[in-house]
Amino acid sequence: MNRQQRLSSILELVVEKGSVEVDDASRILGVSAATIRRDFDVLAKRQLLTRTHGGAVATGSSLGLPLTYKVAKDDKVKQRIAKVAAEMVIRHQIIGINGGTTSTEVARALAARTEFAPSDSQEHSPALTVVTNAVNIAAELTVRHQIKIVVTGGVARPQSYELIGPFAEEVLREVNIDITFLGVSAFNPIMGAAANHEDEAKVNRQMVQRSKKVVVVADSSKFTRTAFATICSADQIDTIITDSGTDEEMLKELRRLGIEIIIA
Amino acid sequence: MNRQQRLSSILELVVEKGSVEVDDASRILGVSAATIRRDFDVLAKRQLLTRTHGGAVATGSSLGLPLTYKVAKDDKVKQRIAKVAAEMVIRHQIIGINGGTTSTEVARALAARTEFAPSDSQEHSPALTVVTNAVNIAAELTVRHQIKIVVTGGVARPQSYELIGPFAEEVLREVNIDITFLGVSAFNPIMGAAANHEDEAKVNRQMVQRSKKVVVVADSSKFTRTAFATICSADQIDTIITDSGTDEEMLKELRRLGIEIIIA
DNA sequence: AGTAAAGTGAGCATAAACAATCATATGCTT
DNA sequence: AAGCATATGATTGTTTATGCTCACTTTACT
Repeated sequence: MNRQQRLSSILELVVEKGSVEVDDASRILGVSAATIRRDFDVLAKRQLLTRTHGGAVATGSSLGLPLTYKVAKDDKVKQRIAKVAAEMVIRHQIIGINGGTTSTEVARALAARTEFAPSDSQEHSPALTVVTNAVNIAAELTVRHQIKIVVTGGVARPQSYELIGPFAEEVLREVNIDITFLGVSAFNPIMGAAANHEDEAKVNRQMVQRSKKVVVVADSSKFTRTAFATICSADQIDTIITDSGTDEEMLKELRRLGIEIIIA
Repeated sequence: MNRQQRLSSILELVVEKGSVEVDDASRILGVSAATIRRDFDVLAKRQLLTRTHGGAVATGSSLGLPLTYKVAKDDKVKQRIAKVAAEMVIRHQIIGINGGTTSTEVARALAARTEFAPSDSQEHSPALTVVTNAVNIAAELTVRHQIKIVVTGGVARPQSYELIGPFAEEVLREVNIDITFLGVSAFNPIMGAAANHEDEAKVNRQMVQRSKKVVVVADSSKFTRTAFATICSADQIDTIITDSGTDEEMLKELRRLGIEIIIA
């Protein structure tokens, strides 16, 4: 385990439990207390946590962690959410998908729907049309002949692979979507859906507006986070697909707003 | 195992496991630690991973990286052509690149131009802007922070990863390009440049029209082929970069048309 | 407040990793 | 085939990461 990994692990601990003791971290990570202190200092300097005597506590900014620190696990949860999402889709619909890890899983789950595969009888119209502003999704789905991929134009954001800016907005003005699967950085009843970057939020908002039905795909961690830029308010969302880890009060509140909740 | 393959393998390792130690990589790939360090440095400079002491960790962006980075079979000829093409580019230019294997090599060669890599002093304007209608190129270049990627919208063609149709044309109407590197299916003095599909040809044609200078990148086989749809006539081409296998008569003819010929 | 216990930072030692350099090998061009 | 450029591996002195000790500070409890 090298230093970077250790820093990530410490952040995970801190985010998960709210605070961590030097001794505990030392034991869990198998390094001396001195090292843990130095690690804490580094993270404190980056304002990712705050030092206390004997340990460290989470800061506000450690909630919306930069991707560098996010570990790519948790795939199981996202995949289950994605599978449920993909099952909502029926033949010949127009599907909108934005960027992000959860959305990417939805795209993969869609591609895996075998009943959309090209049949023996040459069918000319595609089984599915996917509109997306994520270049990684576009690149992955392009090889599936049964799906027509429409890519919004725009400038690519390295952090999320999403296309943003006026070109994306222009294209979106000209399409009509049946269902949009919206991946978000944060969601709650008051703030609605939010993304990490204002330009991303703007494009996502437009996708929502062009869509008959909007389905938010979000694992339970998204409901305790906050993110900088609002995509849209909660009442514009029809359905949320999430996992069982979400707080019951939160779900009640969301249902009161008329949002259908599906636990994947 | 040559260097390119080794770099790809390292990326695979790092993407899969999140991080890799110098020693492990050295053992796995059967080269010395010094070589692994040099490889890490190269990849770090391209921001495909982050160096640590003792190893390297995945960057945020490499987590979602569809392993398209996996090198397409070593096409030495195309790589040489691409390298020459990339050397024509100077800082802050707007570059157009269409789809196809040769074009993809040009994009990679551009990304490899280390002098465009981000310097210590944070520079805010990108070193380069690349306009492309190829989703594979967009996905590959998106992680390189020193390059601004503008993607035309459109419908993706599975065969070539190119975006076509009215959305692509709309976006292209609104950009101005300094140099377009045009990959073609066929080229000759009478027919000009040609592609395999009429919609592709149309988008490529528009890219040519929006560009101050047009450089065709084509190995010698392209000069003996024919292709269905014309992109543009030969006199709209400023420069051709090709290999030494091209017929002398053909080259003479092209020079007579005022086209600069570069043998890579 | 006084005292004990725990936590802390500084300095130091050690081992690992590193950058720089050079020599050799490999491969590509002419 | 010769010559040039590049890639690789070994060597060496330097840097970094870590753990340990020790003098000092903060916290907690009487």
